[in-house]
Amino acid sequence: MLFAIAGLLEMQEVPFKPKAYEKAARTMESLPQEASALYSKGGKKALLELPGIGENIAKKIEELLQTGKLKYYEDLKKGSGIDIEGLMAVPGLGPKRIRLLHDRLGIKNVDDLRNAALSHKVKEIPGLGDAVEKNILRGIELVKGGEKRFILGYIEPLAQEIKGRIASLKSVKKVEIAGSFRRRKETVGDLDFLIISDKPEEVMDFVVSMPEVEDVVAKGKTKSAVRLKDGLQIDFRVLADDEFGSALQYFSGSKEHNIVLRRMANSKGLTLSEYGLFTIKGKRWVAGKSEKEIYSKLGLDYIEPELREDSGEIEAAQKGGLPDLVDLADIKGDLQTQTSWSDGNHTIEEMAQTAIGLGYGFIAITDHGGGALPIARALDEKRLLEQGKEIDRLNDRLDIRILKGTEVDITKDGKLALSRKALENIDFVLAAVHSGFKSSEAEMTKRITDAIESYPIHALAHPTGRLINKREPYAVDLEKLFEACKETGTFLEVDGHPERMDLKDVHIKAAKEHGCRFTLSTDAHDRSHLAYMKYGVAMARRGWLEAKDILNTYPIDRIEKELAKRR
DNA sequence: GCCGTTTTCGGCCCGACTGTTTTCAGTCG
Repeated sequence: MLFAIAGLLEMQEVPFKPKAYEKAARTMESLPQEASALYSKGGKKALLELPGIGENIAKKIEELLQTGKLKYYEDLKKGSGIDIEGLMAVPGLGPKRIRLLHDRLGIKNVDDLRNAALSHKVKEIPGLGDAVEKNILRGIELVKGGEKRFILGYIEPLAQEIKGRIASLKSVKKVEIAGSFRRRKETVGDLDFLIISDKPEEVMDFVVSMPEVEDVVAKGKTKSAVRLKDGLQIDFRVLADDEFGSALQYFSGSKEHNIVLRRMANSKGLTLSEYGLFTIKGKRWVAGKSEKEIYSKLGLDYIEPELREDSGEIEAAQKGGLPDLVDLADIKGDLQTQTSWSDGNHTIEEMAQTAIGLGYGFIAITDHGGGALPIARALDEKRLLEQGKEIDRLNDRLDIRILKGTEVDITKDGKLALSRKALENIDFVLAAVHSGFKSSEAEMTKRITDAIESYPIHALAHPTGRLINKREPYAVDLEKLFEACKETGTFLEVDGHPERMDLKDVHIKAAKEHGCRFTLSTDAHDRSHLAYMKYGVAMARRGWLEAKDILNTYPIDRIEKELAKRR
C-alpha cells in the first residue's frame, strides 16, 4: 500500500513525498517479523524507530493495522480511479505513463490497457509509439507469468558456467557476478555480471548471442540485459579496470545500502557512482580501484557483501563494530546428514569418506527417527541401536569422528517420537516438525517449546519448516522459540540445503541478538549434498554470525563437552 | 514525508538505455 501511495503521489507530481513513501515501503518489506507482531509488542514507538518511518507514516501504518484500511490511500485511489498496483506491475510502466494513458484514453486498469494496446490506440499518444505499445503487451504477459525468484544454490552452476565463458574471451580482463548473488541472498531475481574489458562492444555482442538467450531486453555500448528460456534475466555491464572497485561496489548493492553510501558521500562534499568517488566541486577523482578504499574514504570499515542491506551495517562500520564473519574454512564438520538407513542415497561409510575429503573432523549421522514418522524408513528404536553398532565399528576404522545422531520428529502434542531411553544412546539429538504445518501459531509454538523444555534436545532442525518456492513456513512465535532455546541451551540449526536455508538471515540475526547459539548443516541426502555447507555459511554470514556463535566451528572434544551438558 | 558530522530547515543517489524527438523524459536497477 505504501508503494502504491508513492506511485499515486508521483503521478500527481508531488515532490519528494513519493521517495519518502518508497523508502518506508522498503523498510516495512524487509522487516524480520510481521509488522503486526512488531506493533502489538512495541506500539507506534516501535514503528517510529524504523528508518524512513516518521510521525505521519507511523500513524498510517497504525490505522491500517488496527482497522485493516487506510483512509488516506482509499481517498487517493478513489480520486484517481486507477488500479495503480496492477498497472505499476507492468514492466516499462511508471507513474508518468500511467497518468498519460489515463488522461488520454481513460485507462484505469490492466484490462483497459490491454484493449487499448490491442486496438493500437496507445501508439497514437504523443510521446509513446509503436515500440512502447508492443512492450506493454509483452509486459502484461510477463506480469501474468508472475515474478519468479531463483534459488541461489540451484542457479549457481549456470552462473559459474556463463562466468567461465565470458572470462575466456580475449578482450576480458576480469568478470564478477555481483548483485544479490554476491550478497548470497537465498533467492536471486536476476544475475548481474560485471565485466572489465577495453572492448565493451565485443563483449555485448557475445553475451546477447549466447545459446540460452531467449530475448534481448536491452543492448547498449556498455550495458545489456537478456532473458533466458527459463525466465532468468541477466544484466551485463562493462567498465574499465581502474573503475573496478567502484563498479563492483555499485553493482553489488543492495540498492538501499548504496543510497545511504551516496548520501554519506554527498555530506562529505563527494559524489559516488559506478565510475568512482569524486569531489562534487571540480569532479576530482578520490577513489575507485578497490571497494576497500571507497569504504575507507567514507569513514567506514570494509563491509562484507553479505551485510550490505542497510540493516545496521553502516552504523556498525562507522563505530568499528562489524562482526568478524564466519567462513566456510571455520566449519569443522556437518551436523545433519541422512544415509541409506532412512531416506538418504549413500551409506554411513560413503558419507564419512566424503566428509574426510572435505577436511572435516566429524560428521553427525542424523537419519529420521521415530517409527510413526510419515517419512520412508524412519528408524525405530531397534534399528537405531543397530545403526549405533555400525557407527562404533566405523569409528574404530575411519579417521573421522562419526556422531550417532537422529532427526527425531516432534509430535503434535509436543513429545518426541523416540523414548527417552532410546535417546540415551544418541550423541546428537536433532528435533524437528514434519507434520501438521497448518496448526495455529499458538499450537505450533506450544508444541515446539514443550518439546524443547521437556527433552534433552541438542538442536532444533530447520526451525520454520519452509521450502523455498514450495512451502510457506509454518506459523510460530519465533521470539518465544528463541527464548526457549536460549533458556535450555538448545542450538538453532541453520540448514544450508538450498531449498531450506532455514533459519534464514533476518531470523538468525534476531536470534543472535536474543543470545541464541547455532549449528550449521547441509541436511544432505546424498554425498554430493555435503557441499551445500557454503549456503549454510552464506545464511549465517547474512545473519551476522561469527565462528564462536556456531557449534561446529569448535573441535570435536569441545563439542562433545557442550553436548554432554544437555543430557 | 523524513531526517540530522550541512541538525529543526532545507535538502533529498546516480547513470544507462529506450523511444521519441532533435535535447530529453521516463523507467529501471
